[in-house]
Amino acid sequence: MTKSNKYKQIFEDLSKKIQDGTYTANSILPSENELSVIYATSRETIRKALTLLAQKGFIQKLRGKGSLVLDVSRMSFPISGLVSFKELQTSMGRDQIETYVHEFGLMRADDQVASQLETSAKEEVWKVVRSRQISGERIILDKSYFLKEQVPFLTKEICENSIYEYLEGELELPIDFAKKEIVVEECTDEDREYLDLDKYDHVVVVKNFVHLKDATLFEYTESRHRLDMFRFVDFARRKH
Amino acid sequence: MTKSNKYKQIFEDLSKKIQDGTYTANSILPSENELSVIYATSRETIRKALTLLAQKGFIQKLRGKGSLVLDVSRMSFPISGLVSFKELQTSMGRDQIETYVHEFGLMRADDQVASQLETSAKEEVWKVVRSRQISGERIILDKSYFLKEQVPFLTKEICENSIYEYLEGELELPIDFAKKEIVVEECTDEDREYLDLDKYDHVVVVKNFVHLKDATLFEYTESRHRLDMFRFVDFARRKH
DNA sequence: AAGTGGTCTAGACCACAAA
DNA sequence: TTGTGGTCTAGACCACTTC
Repeated sequence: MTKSNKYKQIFEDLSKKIQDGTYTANSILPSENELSVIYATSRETIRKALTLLAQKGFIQKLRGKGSLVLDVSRMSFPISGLVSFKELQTSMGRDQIETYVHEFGLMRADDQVASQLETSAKEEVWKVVRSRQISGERIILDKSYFLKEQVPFLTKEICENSIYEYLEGELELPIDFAKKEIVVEECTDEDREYLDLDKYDHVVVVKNFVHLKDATLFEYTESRHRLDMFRFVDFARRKH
Repeated sequence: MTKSNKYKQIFEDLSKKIQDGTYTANSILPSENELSVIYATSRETIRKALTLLAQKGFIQKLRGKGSLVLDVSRMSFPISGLVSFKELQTSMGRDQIETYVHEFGLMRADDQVASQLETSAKEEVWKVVRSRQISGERIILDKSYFLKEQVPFLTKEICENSIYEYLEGELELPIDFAKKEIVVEECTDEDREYLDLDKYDHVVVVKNFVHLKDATLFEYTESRHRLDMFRFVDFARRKH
């Protein structure tokens, strides 16, 4: 259950205490030296935990002053990471959201899919097309492709729930990072069929290229959002 | 000129060597132990530089194997950072881009601007409205607000060039991080006046909340993009 | 078994902020 | 001057990959 890494445990503990109000917004955390006593560890290990907290937007480090607790309540959306649908679900409340699987099966990659997955055409891939209904309206269409080599087995039932829970939980796939591209495209017939688009004739397309720890690309997903329901939040550090 | 921090110097050096092909894509960097000899420093310092490289998307660390050099040529857009217009300019070639200043001056923040800047109404702010013309078409409208307290002096001429060059170069403002929100909104009359919108009746709005190192918010900028010309790329690490 | 990156330590010196 | 976070060191042990 608990993380094996000391600095991650400390990060988890501190982020919990920030979220439950033990450490309130705009207050200063105990100093690094104090924390290293509290957690009975070295200062560098504390610093690793604090660096994580800063990267996730929980604190802001101020040289000579301390670590300022930021206002996490302002940030309801995931912070600069994979926007897996599961996160969206938990932040909105599960009951209002429905997932429909429209297409599910194995196929050979055509040229277009192959180029997105940086693989050869004819490679076997799972294709999954799902729509997401929120508060009664179908507003997101997810088109996903997974390399069969990495995901040997998949069912429609899994796709109706959380694919990521399965990939990370059951398959224990070492998922590492994703490149995301956001563009706007004109609606396709498929969009019109599976989404409640009203008057809109464009969709916001979020393209996700998901890599494993060994840097191989194994998933390409296109999330097509109705314009008025799209929102993306990114909490970015300065370049350097 | 040169960065004072050893690990940043090493980062700069390695990223240069990756970009100029000294270390080619898909090859493995010298090991951490080798690098610590090459740069005559400790392994932890090398690791800091490598961590930076990984965060910026230059390499992928593989436990037990080494640091894999990624294909940087694929990423033309800024990586998960401030998309300052200057970066956009340099990546597209300066000549094709024109900036027009439509509004420039001091004002007292109204309630709307004040709430975005998390300050009180009546606070003095600079308001700058600029359009960006790329290859002959006006496609981005930037509405910026700067707190006068942080930016005491500003001219129209500065706004016609790079405000950030001025803020960081002349004023030496310690700019640290930005929260970004992306949404789609219906066009306003202002959009129609300053942009070549053709048939489009929506714009992609990128809201930038820019903070200083002491965590104070000092700028709010809304970049309003014509739908078809918008593109956002984010290279994100996994949550943990 | 040897080499790699990942974690952790105990100490040092520095730059910055506040009293 | 004191306390803070930022950098750096030299060494240790671990987990993983490769041979």
